[in-house]
Amino acid sequence: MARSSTNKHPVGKAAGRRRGAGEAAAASGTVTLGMVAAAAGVSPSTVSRILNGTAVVSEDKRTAVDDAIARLGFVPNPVARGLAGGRTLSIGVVTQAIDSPFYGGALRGIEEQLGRAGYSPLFVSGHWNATEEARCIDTLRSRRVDGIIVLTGRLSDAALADCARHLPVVVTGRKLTAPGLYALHFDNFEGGRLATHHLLSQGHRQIAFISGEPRHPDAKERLRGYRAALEAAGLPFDPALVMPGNYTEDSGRMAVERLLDSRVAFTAAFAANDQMAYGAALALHRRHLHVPGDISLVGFDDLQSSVYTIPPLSTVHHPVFELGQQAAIAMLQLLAGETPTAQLPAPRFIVRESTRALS
Amino acid sequence: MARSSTNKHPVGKAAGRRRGAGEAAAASGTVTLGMVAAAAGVSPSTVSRILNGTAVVSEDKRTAVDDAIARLGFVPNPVARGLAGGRTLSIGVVTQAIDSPFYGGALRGIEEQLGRAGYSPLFVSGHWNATEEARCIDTLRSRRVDGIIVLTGRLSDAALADCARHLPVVVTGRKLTAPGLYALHFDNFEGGRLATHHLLSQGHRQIAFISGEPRHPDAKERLRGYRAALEAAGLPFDPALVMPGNYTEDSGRMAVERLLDSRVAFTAAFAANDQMAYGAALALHRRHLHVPGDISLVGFDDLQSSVYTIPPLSTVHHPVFELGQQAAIAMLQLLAGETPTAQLPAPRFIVRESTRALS
DNA sequence: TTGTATGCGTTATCAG
DNA sequence: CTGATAACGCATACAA
Repeated sequence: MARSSTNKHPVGKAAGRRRGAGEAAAASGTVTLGMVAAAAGVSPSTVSRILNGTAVVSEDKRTAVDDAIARLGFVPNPVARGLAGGRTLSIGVVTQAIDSPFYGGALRGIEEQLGRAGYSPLFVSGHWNATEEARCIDTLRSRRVDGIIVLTGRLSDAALADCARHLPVVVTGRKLTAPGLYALHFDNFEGGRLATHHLLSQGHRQIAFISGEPRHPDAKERLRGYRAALEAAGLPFDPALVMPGNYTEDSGRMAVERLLDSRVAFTAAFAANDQMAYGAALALHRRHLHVPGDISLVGFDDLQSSVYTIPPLSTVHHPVFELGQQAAIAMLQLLAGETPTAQLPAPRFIVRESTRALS
Repeated sequence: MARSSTNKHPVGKAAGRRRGAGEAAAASGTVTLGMVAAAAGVSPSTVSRILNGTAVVSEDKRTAVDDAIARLGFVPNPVARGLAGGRTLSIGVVTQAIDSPFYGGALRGIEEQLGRAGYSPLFVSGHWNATEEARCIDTLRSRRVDGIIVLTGRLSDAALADCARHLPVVVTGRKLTAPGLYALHFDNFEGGRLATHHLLSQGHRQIAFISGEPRHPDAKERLRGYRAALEAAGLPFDPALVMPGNYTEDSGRMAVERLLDSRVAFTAAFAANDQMAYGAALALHRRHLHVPGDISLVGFDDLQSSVYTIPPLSTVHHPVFELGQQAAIAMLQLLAGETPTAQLPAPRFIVRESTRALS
């Protein structure tokens, strides 16, 4: 506890500044490309070329350099690289909340794929706010990222397309075509249809729907899927069965309470995401309604924790990890001047224990 | 879908390179400090000084510069700053999994605090593997972060202390003193004691404990708290009641199954983290044991989702968000040459609905 | 208080 | 195939 103010790390450059270029800096631990060049008896340009594969170099020089690199433990400085070459080997990722249980998997997928290509992700959070997202993008651009991946968000398509005029952009959660931009889209309509269809196939006819915010494109699509399934089964759409939510647990809880209070009859409920399903389950529990005994419940997204809810939640699997991976791959392709072709797997409905056939 | 291969963003520097220093680059959108200086009729150093508050500048020049900055929309280039000044205004954060439901809150706290100081976090994942963590730190150092925050992890104290000789380091989850390093520690012992004490106060005498991995310092502490509470109540410690887990839901599930199979009697269970408690609850559910009717259950950490489990989980609140905030604040203080004093709030037990007095 | 000169570590241009 | 040389955009030591 009683540490004195050592002041070990003064802000700013450590001692040893202003030293000649060739001078050894063993003490400071910083091995530069120039030092490698000197040690290998070649010019800095040659070392740089070997590092980047920019041009063909004779075998002997190459081994000499490789040798020197290993001996000195040289590590290229991405900062200098960024300044001189214009690329930082880092990709900006605009997520909505760094601790989102939903996007978490996507971040992992991105991290994994970028990592194996030598790129680092730079995560920033937009908090579902177009203004903040725009600020995030400014930050990322000022940090000279080589490209930007945007996970859904509220930015306008136009803003995104504009951004793509400067930098490669990959965006998820929308359908959009623009130069320098690739959109990765999950079939939320089909997912909504699948979930509803499952309930229908179990004999349910009065299916409540807890929707996400209408501003969300995927929320609208999921609702559309619900309606399509109903229609296909020859059932009328009853607005009284639809309760608005906002993708949070609490909104799911409240939706069920309002549903119950409204006395509309239903034997099953479809929450437009798992988090709302959790809240819905709790509300039912509080009213002594048993899932699936009294009410069947399905969610959407298949969060990691949905395997461990009580009862385990039947839901539409959303391949977020793959989403992240594909987004990263698409970005890498954009960077390489290729045209991405990445595609997401089709939605699958996962049957667990929260639904039961109506007897 | 049918986008042609536009090749809009060739890897490497865009056109416009190698232009004279003073030359306007309006087209490319890059406004440099030098251009601001020219526009304001002062030298670059003056602009730099104003930007960094490095020295006192006359009022008229200052306004002229501020004006030019606003007019040209100048944004300093952190990359160049990093190269020239040796500081990148970015802080490396070694977490274990970018999608961890536990550390997520901490990342948010870090992001928030660093952001308001103009710093950006650079998140990397160590995956509970000392080797990977070491590699993470290498990556961060090569990217010239100004400091490193390590969230627990498996790195040795010595490795951390060594790292702190080059860079300021803040580490959570351990007690450790070293120059240039600040350790932020949560009282896991007290937390374990509190949880057990709650169960005891409800009349439970046979309390099973599902432990975390013994390699984890906090897992050991939580177990120690359990034992201390037992002892304080004059109860013997029964090893048969302790089941090893590894902090995952599934290990919690399996622990309960083994407990039940072993036929050891218990009326309550304390899982060393919420995730294991979720798994434990599911195992009990499968065996038709009701929580809290048949078995009382408590967790540790108070994850966001523990409010919405069925039943809502009684647990020890772990202030992860504050942990992240304090870690960031401590880092900022270290950077300023101050001695951090940040401290974490004491553990609190949150009573929800998963425990019941033994009748 | 302000300007000048220089260098941070790398890549890119251009001449050999 | 290789090596000078000049940027990249900024911060700092030093001079004025």
